[in-house]
Amino acid sequence: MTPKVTSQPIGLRHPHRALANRPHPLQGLDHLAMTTSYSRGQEICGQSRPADNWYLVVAGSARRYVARPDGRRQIVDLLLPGDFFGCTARDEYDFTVEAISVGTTITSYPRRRVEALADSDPRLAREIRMLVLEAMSRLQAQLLIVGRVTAPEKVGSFLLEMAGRLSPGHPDKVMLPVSRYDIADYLAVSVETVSRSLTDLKHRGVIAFSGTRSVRIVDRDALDDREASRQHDAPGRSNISWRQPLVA
Amino acid sequence: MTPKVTSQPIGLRHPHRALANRPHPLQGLDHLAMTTSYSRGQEICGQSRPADNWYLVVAGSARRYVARPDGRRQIVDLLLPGDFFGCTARDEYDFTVEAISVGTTITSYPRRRVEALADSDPRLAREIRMLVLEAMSRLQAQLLIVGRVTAPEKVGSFLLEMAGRLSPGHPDKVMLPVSRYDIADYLAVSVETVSRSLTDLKHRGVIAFSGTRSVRIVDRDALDDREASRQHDAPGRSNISWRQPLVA
DNA sequence: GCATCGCCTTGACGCCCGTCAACTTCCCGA
DNA sequence: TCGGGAAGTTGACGGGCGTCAAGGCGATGC
Repeated sequence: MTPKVTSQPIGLRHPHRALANRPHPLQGLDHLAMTTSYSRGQEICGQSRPADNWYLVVAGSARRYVARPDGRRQIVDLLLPGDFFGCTARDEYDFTVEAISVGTTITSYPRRRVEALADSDPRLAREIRMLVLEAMSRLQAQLLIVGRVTAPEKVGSFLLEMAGRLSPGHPDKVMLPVSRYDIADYLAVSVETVSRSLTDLKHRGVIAFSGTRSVRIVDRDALDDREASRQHDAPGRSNISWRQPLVA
Repeated sequence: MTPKVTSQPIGLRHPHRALANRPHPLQGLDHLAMTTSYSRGQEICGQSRPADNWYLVVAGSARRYVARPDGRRQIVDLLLPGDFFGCTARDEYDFTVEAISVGTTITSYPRRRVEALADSDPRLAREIRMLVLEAMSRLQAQLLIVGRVTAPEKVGSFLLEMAGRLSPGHPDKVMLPVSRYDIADYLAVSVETVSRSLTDLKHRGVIAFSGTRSVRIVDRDALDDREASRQHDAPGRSNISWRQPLVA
């Protein structure tokens, strides 16, 4: 029931890939917060459990997913330092969150007390709203990635997304925090397809590897928005112009 | 530039499929709000335009989508009465919203003034947060639908989603507010596949039609969470149990 | 050192779905 | 009433991806 976490007091030494230089969100809530370190694969909060806490990733990475009845899982968010999760309209979580990296560090905030505090502190309420909006922005970005046509396109835009989120300074070098399996469940494709797409992109000189998880983006334009697999034919049905009723 | 809208004062006669009996959100903001009626296909707010307003659907329906550079469009939200949209972390919309039905009625709220008001009214701030969380919940539901494996599964879970949102009272009768093309762009599949999936479900006795857009759900379980296409074999790789590192 | 167990890759095969095309139906206005 | 265009359906065909299978890496532990 209660997860065996290495609970530890507030003072946190960000081990690696921590919040870096950006300002720590929810700064004023340290007296309510509890920061915990999780081991690889450990559950942080679970589907259909009371949604009593909000969470903020401090270091490491985590996956938010829902388990389907057929045994599949769909990852609905990849959580990196600074990312907020656990805030839901319902009173039960409709997802599970697990740590990915070893030493993933996450701060939890008791929902009721933070909500009460937000009712008297508009600045806090606004900050929470911003954090939720960022989570929504991540979700929409993922939907746009999953909604792509071919698998190499999905993988390519996934790499761009990760590059933008992980290292905004050096946007052409990505150290993937997740396995191929996680990528597959994030993109809703099979592991083999992820692997094949990556080697395909490598052979075409679009990306380069130094180790299985260290990717360098060589040809950013080829990964960019239009097709990442076919040569420059196949215009794709422009079903948008004529579909517009062109209302007066 | 400025859309030719049939602007009209506050007093709104909800023509059809209006907010019905549930309490009108953002009740206290009527003095700031402006309610407008849009015609079919008319743009309500546009991608890369300043995000100066928040919106609430009063009646009718609308599609929120992003246009891809290759001409495709990905619908990222279907908006029904009571749904909130336009609230973003950025200062520009990263999507377009168009009315679908004729006489779609939408209330707009000036962002700056509502934000300022929320800074002095915690109840309003909480209500806005709830509306944003509901929008996020819709987005996650869509991601789970799009992330499904086969096309009939996508179409089936789409029907269930629409049934749940449109008529919570009579959950087996759906009057689809959108065209097949909209469904296709919502599910990220082709129109032909949507059509084929629907006739497939019809022939298998899972759904029944009375008109192209009026669907009756006959066998709810067949549409429900597990596979909606194959017979009851094909367990699907249960890649979740063994993938768990089973941490100590 | 060696065994073991995840993680990752590659190959073969079959089927689902995207594409192109043609046709029907429906709706709305002239 | 009729005409035209959008919406919807159906068929044929080919390619991409899921599935099954086998094998290679790399880390961790005895």
